[in-house]
Amino acid sequence: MAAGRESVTIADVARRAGVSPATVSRIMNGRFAGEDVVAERVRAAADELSYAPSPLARSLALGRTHAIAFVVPDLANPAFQSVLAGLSKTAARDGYRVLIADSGESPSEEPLLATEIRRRTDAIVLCAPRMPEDELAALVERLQPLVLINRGLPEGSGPSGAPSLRIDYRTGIRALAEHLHELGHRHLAYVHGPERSASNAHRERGLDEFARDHPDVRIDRIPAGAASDDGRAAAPRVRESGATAALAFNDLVAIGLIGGLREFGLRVPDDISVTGFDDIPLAQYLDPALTTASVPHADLGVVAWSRMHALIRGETPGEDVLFQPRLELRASAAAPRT
Amino acid sequence: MAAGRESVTIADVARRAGVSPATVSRIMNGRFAGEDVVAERVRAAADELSYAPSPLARSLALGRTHAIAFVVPDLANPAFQSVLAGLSKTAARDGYRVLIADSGESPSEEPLLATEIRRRTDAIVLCAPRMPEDELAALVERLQPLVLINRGLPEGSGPSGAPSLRIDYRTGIRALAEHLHELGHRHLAYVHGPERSASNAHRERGLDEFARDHPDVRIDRIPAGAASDDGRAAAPRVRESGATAALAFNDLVAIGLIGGLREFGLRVPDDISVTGFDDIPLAQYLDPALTTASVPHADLGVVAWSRMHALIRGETPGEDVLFQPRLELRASAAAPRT
DNA sequence: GGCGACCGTGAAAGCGGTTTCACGGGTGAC
DNA sequence: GTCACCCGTGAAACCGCTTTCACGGTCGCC
Repeated sequence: MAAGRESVTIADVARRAGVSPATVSRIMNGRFAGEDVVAERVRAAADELSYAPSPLARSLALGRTHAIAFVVPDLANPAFQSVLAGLSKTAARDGYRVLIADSGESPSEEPLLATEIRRRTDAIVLCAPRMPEDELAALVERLQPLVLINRGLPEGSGPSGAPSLRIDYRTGIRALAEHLHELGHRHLAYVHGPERSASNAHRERGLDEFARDHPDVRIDRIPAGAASDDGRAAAPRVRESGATAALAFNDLVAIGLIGGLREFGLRVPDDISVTGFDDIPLAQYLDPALTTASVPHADLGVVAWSRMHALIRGETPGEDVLFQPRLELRASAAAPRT
Repeated sequence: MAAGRESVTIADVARRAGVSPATVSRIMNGRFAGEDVVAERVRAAADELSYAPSPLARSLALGRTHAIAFVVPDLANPAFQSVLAGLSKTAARDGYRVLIADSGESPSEEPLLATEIRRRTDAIVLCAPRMPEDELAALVERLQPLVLINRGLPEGSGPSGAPSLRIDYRTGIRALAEHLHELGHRHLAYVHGPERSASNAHRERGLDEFARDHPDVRIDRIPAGAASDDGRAAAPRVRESGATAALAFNDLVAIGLIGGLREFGLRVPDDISVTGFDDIPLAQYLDPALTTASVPHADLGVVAWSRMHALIRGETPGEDVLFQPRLELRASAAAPRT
């Protein structure tokens, strides 16, 4: 009744139905042009043996795996989790699965990691904020089809470049800074992300623009990272800076920072305002609710798949997208004490 | 210099090094017993061609993929994301990747989904709270090696059963109820999870025990689900019930519920206390900070991999674990108004 | 010096599918 | 009645790697 320990192969089905493996293959794949009787017989045989083709063997023969790779710097970050959820759900709808790789602990091995995982899949969604531009360009060259998240390629990288989905961190953080300025803050602290992070660089640029427009404002830059622990660790320096408001690299950092400040007896926003970035799912429920720039991460995943799917089918993918964050003004940023 | 469009195969390396593919294979896999000169020559050839073995072909020949499957009901739930993060990181350390499947929208197809994805991998971590027991048993039989999350098998399912890692929801929710009782609440509402969810059943059992010990307490059961929207939707009924405290199925539901109650002008915990379950990463930062039962989800993922790894190597996995939640008493639960 | 054991290596047979190609039989046209 | 064509089918090659098995050569031992 049930299949034995050894899995049942196409040859078993063929034998039972009295046809060749080739015919079985054709029938299973809809490329069959013969009599219906035969097809029925084969299907019956397959059912009786509860046959299912080996995805591995198919992949090898076909040259496609129906799987895509997703490389992220930190899977523990809710922002990436949302992207993943969106990506995975939509890809599944088209019969594709997602193989994940967290490059977190070894940025230097990211190219190897990506290369390795790419070979197991048909395509790759790459999220590598800290990768040097030249390495990135090399990967884009070698690993296609490829979709970039939050990274662009230098101008003139040719038409063969990868679709790129980015978030306008520059404009987003600038808007946050403007908001703080309007609230009356004149001394800000930027608790920045990982060194060499491209998305951090974009934020810095946004702040530079803001600074140019507002010479009266002082901005201190305080090193941190991308996780909440980094934010917490930065609390002392933020406090020492004397800033009345802190722009955190992202929501996680903001949360850690708020926690850290609280340990000094500082209250947000009474004593100091704090803003985040991302609008992770729980940001609105935090204490205090976090003022942040909202990014539709799940949509990012969905669009990533749509681009990917087009690429895989050899169609031209849609245009690059620069997602515009939406300001979410909540309780964590308020007017400075007078 | 660079490889051509077509990928370089083991045969190319063999030809260049003047040996047979068999020898190349042996050298690449450390099964080589010949002269060092030959090995060096082969390695050099491989480098020059920048050869990397096809994982697909290896998998087919070897019968193992170095990938494991992870099936979850909802990837958007931070609790599962934490499990995934723990699982993925530790598995990666041993050279294994994780292929994910979100069964969310179609619980009825879960067995098919699991079967399909299992065939692409060496093993499967299954998290299927809503799967009927008989289907689950059938899967455990067919899909080994397999590790179960939050599901057990009936007694006497034999020594060949799968390792099972569970959370003691029963004790956890009972402790939460006791806590509310001590605070003075005598009318509780349980905002329950998905019908047929095994982990919900465990919670119900815990509450039954609690009810037996405290005949003076009334517990209303209010249907909801597992996501925050479900919690929000349950708010009216919770309010109508007149309960002074609500035990939510999990943190997500609790968060939604708190939001929903707030829309009615009810304040937590002043007007009504609310508890969650899971202690998702941000629970402590919420407004109000959520009283909940803390579950080490990332550890769950880590242990899942350790069991899995043992299983894959044919060793006997460690014992089943029943993780004990730790009560996190925070602001969302307080004494009822007198 | 001859025989057996041993060792490094390659040819070839898988792994389980897909696909090309050729073959044989049936049909339609002249 | 013959010839050409078409169509359904199977044999075999192939995807790229691993591994068994056999072969030829060395070495050791009596």
